[in-house]
Amino acid sequence: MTTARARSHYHHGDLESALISTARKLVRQDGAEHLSLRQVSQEIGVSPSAAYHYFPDRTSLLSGLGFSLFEELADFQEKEISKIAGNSARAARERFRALGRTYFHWAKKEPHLFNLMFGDFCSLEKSPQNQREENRAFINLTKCLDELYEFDLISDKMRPYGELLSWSVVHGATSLIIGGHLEVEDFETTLDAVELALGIKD
Amino acid sequence: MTTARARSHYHHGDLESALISTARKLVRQDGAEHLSLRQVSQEIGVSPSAAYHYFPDRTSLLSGLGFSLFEELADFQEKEISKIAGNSARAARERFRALGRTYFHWAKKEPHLFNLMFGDFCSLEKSPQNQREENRAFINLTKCLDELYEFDLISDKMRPYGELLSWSVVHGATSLIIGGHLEVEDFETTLDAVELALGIKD
DNA sequence: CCCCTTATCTGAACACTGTACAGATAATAC
DNA sequence: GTATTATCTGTACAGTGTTCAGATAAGGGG
Repeated sequence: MTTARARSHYHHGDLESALISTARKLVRQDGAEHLSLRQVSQEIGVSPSAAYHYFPDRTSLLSGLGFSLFEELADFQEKEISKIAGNSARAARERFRALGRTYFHWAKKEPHLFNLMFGDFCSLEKSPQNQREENRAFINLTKCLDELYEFDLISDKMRPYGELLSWSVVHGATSLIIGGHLEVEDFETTLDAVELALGIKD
Repeated sequence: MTTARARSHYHHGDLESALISTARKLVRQDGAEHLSLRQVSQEIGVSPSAAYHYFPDRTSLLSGLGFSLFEELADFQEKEISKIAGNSARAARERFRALGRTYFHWAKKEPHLFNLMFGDFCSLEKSPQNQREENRAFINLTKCLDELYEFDLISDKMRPYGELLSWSVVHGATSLIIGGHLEVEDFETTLDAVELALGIKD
């Protein structure tokens, strides 16, 4: 147990991560646009201006949250994929599908957080940090696709388009469904479409 | 010429559409999250509370703008597609590509407006009106795909996935590129990927 | 022509927001 | 134990969404 709670209000102990985690909680509930710095501060029990020691403005806090959400998504994906063991073609296909499935499930479970990541609130600061973390989700995709290549499961003509196509369709379908612009009875249909599109052989 | 300008400030003449069009202008510049009702009112030269006769709150104004933007996009697409004449398989393919291309170009030109349409600011009120207009863009896609079916350009196994796949990948790639999460040297690559994915024969 | 109804807009008000800044407080280093 | 430094408070300001009582103008009926 940390000593943060025992201390007085001065020197909270870990205010920066407290700001991000309560921001996460509030955005999760009400969406990024309704996040109020003052509400975050109040919830933590700290003055409204305390946050400005860690984030220059509201947008920066949202960016910081966005960054940590990319981490969270990547962790979630890796955890799910690691459940599928084996070095077979079948296992490789399952991991590939699981990658898309987790992407969708995460977004479905946390639509407001998903929207923060890909809306333009957090101003998408192209900090090298943020780039790297986003890439962790992207690298997961690349690794899954490489497995499929090794087992020769993808048709030759689709090879140059593997990453572009699979990421675009999974992200596109996800955000359209989340946003209510597209209805699909089951996301597995979308995953079927991706496999067929890539010419994955049964 | 309308008499609106000649009149005094009272009874503006067409305040509702003035609100939407200046909202469009401001969102285009600064993004939906930074839209201020007071700024809109001030720009028109009307009191801050005047807007509340036409929209119950800020969100509703954004929704109204969002609705008109779906109209705008559909108009733009139809205008571009109608430039491609002919009843050949080649023309059908060109129209299909043009549909995706215009989607991307419009979004690239107006990223903030695009983000308003598919972010969750405008609360996506599922009014029948909004549904219908969104469908106009969707119906354009359906019509283009039907043409491809008629010319037997799409492989049989991909037929059930035509709409899902083409809309998802075009929308997904567009929003990822606009958001800076994906880099593609030329959007034609994405259109190539869609054609290959659907098994369109040369 | 005037009056009266009705739609439309104003003005002031309230609670809330992000942000700046001078100063108070506590931890830390010497 | 004193000085330094990081951290947080308090106050203040301008701007926001929203409400509501009332002013203003337009249009219809006598």
